[in-house]
Amino acid sequence: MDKSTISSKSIYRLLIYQRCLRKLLENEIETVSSSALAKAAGVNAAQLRKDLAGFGQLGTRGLGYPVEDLINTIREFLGKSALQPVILIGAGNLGSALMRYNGFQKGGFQVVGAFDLFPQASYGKGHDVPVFPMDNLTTFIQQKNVKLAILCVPGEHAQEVANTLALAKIGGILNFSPTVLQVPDSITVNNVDLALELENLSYFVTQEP
Amino acid sequence: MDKSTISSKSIYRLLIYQRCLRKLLENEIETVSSSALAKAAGVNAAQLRKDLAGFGQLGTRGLGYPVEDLINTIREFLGKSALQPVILIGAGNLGSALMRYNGFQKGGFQVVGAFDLFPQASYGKGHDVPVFPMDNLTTFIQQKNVKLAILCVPGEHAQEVANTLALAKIGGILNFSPTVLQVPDSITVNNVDLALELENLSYFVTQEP
DNA sequence: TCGTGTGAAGACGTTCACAGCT
DNA sequence: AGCTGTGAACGTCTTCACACGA
Repeated sequence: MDKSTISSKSIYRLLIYQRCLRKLLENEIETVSSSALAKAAGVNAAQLRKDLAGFGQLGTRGLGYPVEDLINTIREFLGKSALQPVILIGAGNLGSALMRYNGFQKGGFQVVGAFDLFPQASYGKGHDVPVFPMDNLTTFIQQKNVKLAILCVPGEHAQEVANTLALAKIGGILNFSPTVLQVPDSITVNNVDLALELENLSYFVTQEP
Repeated sequence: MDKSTISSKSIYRLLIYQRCLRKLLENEIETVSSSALAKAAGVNAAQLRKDLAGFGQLGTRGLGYPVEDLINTIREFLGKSALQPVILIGAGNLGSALMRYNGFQKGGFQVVGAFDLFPQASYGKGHDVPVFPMDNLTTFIQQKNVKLAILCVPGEHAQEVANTLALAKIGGILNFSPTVLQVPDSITVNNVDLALELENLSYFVTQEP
């Protein structure tokens, strides 16, 4: 499949298919139709087939897709390699919770270090991630060759930290701060704005009478 | 503006504009051009003007938009009403952190109650939200007329809880569980999948040589 | 001249519908 | 009969480009 022209949305869906397929595998189901998998993933069946189209002929007409093969094909495409190191900046409420969150580990990521203005405050919060002062940030990134950073600092400090990350040549930022970051094009930013999500949801719910 | 045909994406952007505008107001800036605001919000200037088009003639050619008026117009459109009650299900790591998260309060929401299989385990975690056993869920929703729920239970229990919420006629679910929920059309679901976000980010970062 | 408002064009994503294989 | 693979239609979102007002 052509890796350069694929959209972010397709990647999201492929990741979701992976999850659904793994559940099927656990239940020892060997083949699945596009319509069944699409329903589980919450998408249209034609779209699922389109997403899978680039992988070549891997479904059987009249039957469906072989679950295990499909998992492997997608994993290979996504390049799910070895354990990937991640750092986290801002060891407050949310940051500490994310350090304990095991969903990242399942996905092949490990939080190898955290950074905070007041590192001491974060100890004893039930995680085993070392917390360093902010001064060490740049050196750490460069020495450990870290590509991804999770940003959980208050909105008013987010841009400042992002600048530091940019100088240290980070590859991507998962930004939980309620701030639109201005970064060079070489850095990919994924925004997860919790308040915004709730407000957006609220808009569509309150519309009803 | 026509409230029925507006897309979720536009709402997200309007909420972001709000934030940027408020910062401008704090700095006592009275007018802003579409290009300046668009840059701050990370969008195209033409798109911003399109988003605002439905509100009627509120910009001045050659000058820009009056900051304060624009804030009020958008707020009125979004119907940012009184404090809105929200419940949270799953008082684990993430759930507890969200209870302490003050971004929700800033957005006009209040977590009025939390629910967990083991309510005792959540006390003393630095929040002041009452935690109830799951049995009380339905009654609570109906008696307090709660419209929004934040779902933070492990993936394997998410669908089960969603079913309960559906029966209790919840309006919307902010779903942090790594599960695709199957719910009736009357319920709006907003998925925030932390692991997925990081995996997606990772894909686009690892592409580079 | 600067910046809004907007028609038109373009890019993108989704869904339909059906030929063709098992 | 059931299901994949896919061209074509459709719909949505984004960007361009420019007329017009301040």
